[in-house]
Amino acid sequence: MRRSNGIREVAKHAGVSSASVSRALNRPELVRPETLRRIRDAMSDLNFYPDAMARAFVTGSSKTVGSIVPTIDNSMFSEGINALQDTLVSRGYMLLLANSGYNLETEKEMVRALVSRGVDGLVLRGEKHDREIEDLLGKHRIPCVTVGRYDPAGGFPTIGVDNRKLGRIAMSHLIELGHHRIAQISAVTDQNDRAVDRVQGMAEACSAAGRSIMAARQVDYALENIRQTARELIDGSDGPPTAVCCSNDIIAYGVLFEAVRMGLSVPRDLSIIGIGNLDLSRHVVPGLTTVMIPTRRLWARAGEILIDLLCDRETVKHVEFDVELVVRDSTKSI
Amino acid sequence: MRRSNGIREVAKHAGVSSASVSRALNRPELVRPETLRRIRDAMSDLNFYPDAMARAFVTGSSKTVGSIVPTIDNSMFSEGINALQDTLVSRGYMLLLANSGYNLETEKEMVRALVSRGVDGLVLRGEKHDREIEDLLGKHRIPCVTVGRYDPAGGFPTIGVDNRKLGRIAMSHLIELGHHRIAQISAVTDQNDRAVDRVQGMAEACSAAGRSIMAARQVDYALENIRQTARELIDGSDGPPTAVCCSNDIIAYGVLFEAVRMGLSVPRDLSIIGIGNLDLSRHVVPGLTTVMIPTRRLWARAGEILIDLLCDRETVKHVEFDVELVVRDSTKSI
DNA sequence: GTGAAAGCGCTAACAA
DNA sequence: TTGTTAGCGCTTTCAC
Repeated sequence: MRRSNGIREVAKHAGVSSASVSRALNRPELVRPETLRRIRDAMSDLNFYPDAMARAFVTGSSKTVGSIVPTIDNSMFSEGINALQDTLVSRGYMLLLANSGYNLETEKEMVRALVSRGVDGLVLRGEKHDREIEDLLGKHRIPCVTVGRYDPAGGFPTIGVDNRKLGRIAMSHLIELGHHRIAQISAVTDQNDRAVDRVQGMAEACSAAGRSIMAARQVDYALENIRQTARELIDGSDGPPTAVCCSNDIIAYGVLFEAVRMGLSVPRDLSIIGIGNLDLSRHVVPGLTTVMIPTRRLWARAGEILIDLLCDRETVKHVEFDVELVVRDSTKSI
Repeated sequence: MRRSNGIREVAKHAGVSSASVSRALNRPELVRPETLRRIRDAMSDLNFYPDAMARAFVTGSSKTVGSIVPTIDNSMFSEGINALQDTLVSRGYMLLLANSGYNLETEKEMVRALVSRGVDGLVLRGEKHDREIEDLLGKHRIPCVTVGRYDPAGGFPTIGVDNRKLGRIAMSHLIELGHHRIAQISAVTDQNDRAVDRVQGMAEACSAAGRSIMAARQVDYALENIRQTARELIDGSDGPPTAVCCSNDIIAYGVLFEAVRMGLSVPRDLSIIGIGNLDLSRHVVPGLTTVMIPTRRLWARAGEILIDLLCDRETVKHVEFDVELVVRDSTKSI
């Protein structure tokens, strides 16, 4: 299991000390060219590869960053993870990924697992986190940034957007279009502060306009359940809504698909708005009206900030990104 | 940077030797219950977590598995990665993820990066790989399994499906439905042996029926490009096809969206079949006819086999999973 | 069942 | 510029 040729064998073979071999590996400029050559020859003679684990052990750095998302199997997260990944790799880091399954307890366990794998830093969704996480990370001096929710009062750096604003924009759009029968479908707000904020923003828009929501529901991210919820809403005893305000694009897809299956025409019979502007949103038919979140930029920036932190570089603490209404064909005036 | 509370502090605090603490950690059954309790108390008193890097260093195992996919930002891969992730975590392993960006050279670099991170094993897509990869993994004694393509002659264990069969089934369905004007859109076959196999399967089905394909195109996974290709095909000077056979579901979505946008009715004017049966396929309207690949089971099994290998357990070398036509509403007889 | 002690392969002072 | 040396935190014989 263990490697046969260590730094000492190379040293002996090259007639130098192990320290010189180590230097040849890490700071070759400190070694006389002639010596360096001899060492390198010895290395290839002996087919030597430095043991990364010993290295990580002694330097205390694994050049690895951990991240935890509810699930990777969802464009809402995979777009961001992908961007984070690219940023990290371009800086010589790698991504150790974990799923929380929307569960704070699991998230905590995953943080432990990640920390115990020796990650140098962590990127978390900007949701509520278990208190213990802060302690653990503090104790291990592991920098952490959170993404998705801008919060100047956050303990960790937050790279995100104003989720209340997101909700307000979406709901206001529907109101301005003249809708009175507006239903709302949100992600489960239980352990998700972003969903809470969005719902709150939607409520603000309503009360500012003196309106009220016709019906409000919460769903998880399974299209199956989203569709069923949409069906119940449309078939409801109070009659169907003329518009539905969804707290994210995935939910909007579900509503869209179900509405069309039920024979409704979107946007003629039903207007639908999402939040997020996932890649798919401009391709589905009709194109989904939504509020754009620059997900990829968010995560890429989060990666950069984390690496700044890891290198003890000066960096910003909180970053807010702009969001923006994207009107397509799934909404129309009443 | 370095942890404050080590195994020695715990030992002192519990009034035992560090060896006992180590045993309490690794083989608690060898420690007297009373002693064990004292040690565990000491651990939580001192808020002790074993340093995984030291552990990995001394045991030679990082309890980490690496995987490389073209991009995570695509349901075709994220479904599998997610399943792999779950399997790994349930066995005490974690996933170190990398993207190849559809590039064999990058893949090789990522393998290096992963190996140098000390991964215990690797899961690769069953595509062509650089020869050097085998050497590198062999040298470091790092087990590797490939997923997606069943190939009893493969050097590494292969966990996958018969991609030719997939192509045959898809094309045959269209032929049996009576279509003569069939277009084909495939993923770029350049560095993708599965796409090659599927295209070949489609060709086999055609020649077996004495038919020929009306037009064949290749596209990457960007919906933008897929839609453009679909548009060209439909607007082509030879007149539109009555059916299009897509080498994966993502491509089928693109064709579906574009066809509907162009005012065609699916399946009345155009039949569309995909391959893969992604989650979304049963939700889009109309529901997508496709050939089911048990992606999650594939990747989960790959994870299990890899772990068997890591534990020096007996295990199978190659596993073929069944595939199956799933008829929904995007295809009809001419 | 428990403790003492010897490393694992490498890095990083410090000395020369 | 190069060598000597002392660990990093843990696991693991081997005695007791």
